Amino acid sequence: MLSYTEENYLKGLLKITFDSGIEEVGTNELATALAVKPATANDMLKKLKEKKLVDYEKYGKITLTAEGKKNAIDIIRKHRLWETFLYEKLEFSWDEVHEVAEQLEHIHSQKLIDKLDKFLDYPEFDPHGDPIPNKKGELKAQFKKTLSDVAVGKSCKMVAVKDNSSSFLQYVVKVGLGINNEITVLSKQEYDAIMVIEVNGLKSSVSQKFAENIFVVCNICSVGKSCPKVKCELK
Amino acid sequence: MLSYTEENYLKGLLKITFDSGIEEVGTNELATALAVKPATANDMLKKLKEKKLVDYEKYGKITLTAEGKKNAIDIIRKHRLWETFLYEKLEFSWDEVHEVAEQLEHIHSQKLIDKLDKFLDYPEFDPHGDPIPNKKGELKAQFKKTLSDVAVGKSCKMVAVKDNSSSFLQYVVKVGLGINNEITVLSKQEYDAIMVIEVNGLKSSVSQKFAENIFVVCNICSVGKSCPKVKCELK
DNA sequence: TAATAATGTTAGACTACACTAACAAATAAA
DNA sequence: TTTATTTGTTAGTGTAGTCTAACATTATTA
Repeated sequence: MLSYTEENYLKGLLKITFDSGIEEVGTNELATALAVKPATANDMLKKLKEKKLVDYEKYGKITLTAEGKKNAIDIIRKHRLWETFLYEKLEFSWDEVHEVAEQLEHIHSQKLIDKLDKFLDYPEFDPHGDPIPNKKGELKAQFKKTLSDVAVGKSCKMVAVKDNSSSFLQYVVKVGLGINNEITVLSKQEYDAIMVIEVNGLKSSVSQKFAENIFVVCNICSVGKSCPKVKCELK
Repeated sequence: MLSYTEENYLKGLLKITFDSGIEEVGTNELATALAVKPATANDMLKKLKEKKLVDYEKYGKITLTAEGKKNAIDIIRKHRLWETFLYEKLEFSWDEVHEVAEQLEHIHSQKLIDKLDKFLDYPEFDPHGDPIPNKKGELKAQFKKTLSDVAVGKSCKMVAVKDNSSSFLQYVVKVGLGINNEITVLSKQEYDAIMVIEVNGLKSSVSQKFAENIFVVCNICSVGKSCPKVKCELK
């Protein structure tokens, strides 16, 4: 059985891959993601390699083995199911669920997670719009663009967030945003890419950094990657 | 904030008090309850004393301070609420809930436990019949007798169990017993106190040890301590 | 009450996970 | 292509929680 800490390292590796799209991860990158020093991450890497959960050679890049990835996906599955539970059943707000789910994801009980899944009626997406892996580890791929990809004058629909920090999520709420809300891009500064957006009649100025953390899909066809329709709202 | 382990020691102390009715606990007793060696418990005791969670002098007895007791009750509250959740909402069986609740009780979030309490509609007893402390730490006192106190020919009603081990609970289920079931004591061996009981028409022979772990109340008046009624079913 | 048993304590060691400081390798820049 | 910067590694330390072995104290009982 994996320790709390080992689970967090595996999850961290998979999350970096999800966010960057790149399978190979560096030691510093991993250390930053876990808020530990590189030396600490290095130690753990040796341990995970010993357990055949990661592939990794000295001064090389880190990748998850099939076994490591299976474990990591399982933790993400638990995390997202718990987030859904907190949001749907216990009336937590959207920006509060992450922190508690960080703890709940480490509860060891296959039966618990199966029953929770059933209780929630096998949800496919969590309250942040991220896909929940099913029991086999499969997840609905989302071809995501971010708000920063949307052209001036166009509209889109928010489907997820990239950043899960509560400071970011509270900002999202402040701007009047939530899952499935429509966003219209009113203008965009050439110089620093600050954009003015409108959500349910509320206008706000947001930074590039903010815009890059909001995943959106085309408002008309709901495709996020490269909308095939002529009238696609995304650039 | 208390560590996982510190919480378990505090809970252990309170549980011993609940089970024995005696406030003063010994080092060996505590060590046994936590499945660690006395030397280990001794180390932790020093730490808990340092944190003013227990009163304890060298070679003396251990008692919880007000602060320590508050924490311990809070953990028991969480444990029993989670057990109730697992049983009522996730359809866990009666004998499966304890093990998972042992993990869930250590999740740190006041909001979570408040919302869970509300979700379950402020239950007063868990699936084993044990009282759930409310937010203020108050709990409904149960004046319990055990099955071993019931005289031959008399009936009683099971209200709780003392032992929460899954081997015991599975045995309870096997005998056909559950909360609020009526038990009739058909006979009792003089020599070793083995008794034959009947539950819903099913007759079984049970040991003294078993009988001492089944809490019961009078079948007529539902009082467990010393029933005032003349016709009391308990001896 | 003196011997024996039970209970409790100390000392020293081990593992997991974290750190700092110093060094090594790989990559980017001049 | 040499230097500077970034990235990664090693060595040595610290803390939490556990252990065993040896010893001290208290309780029991012969």
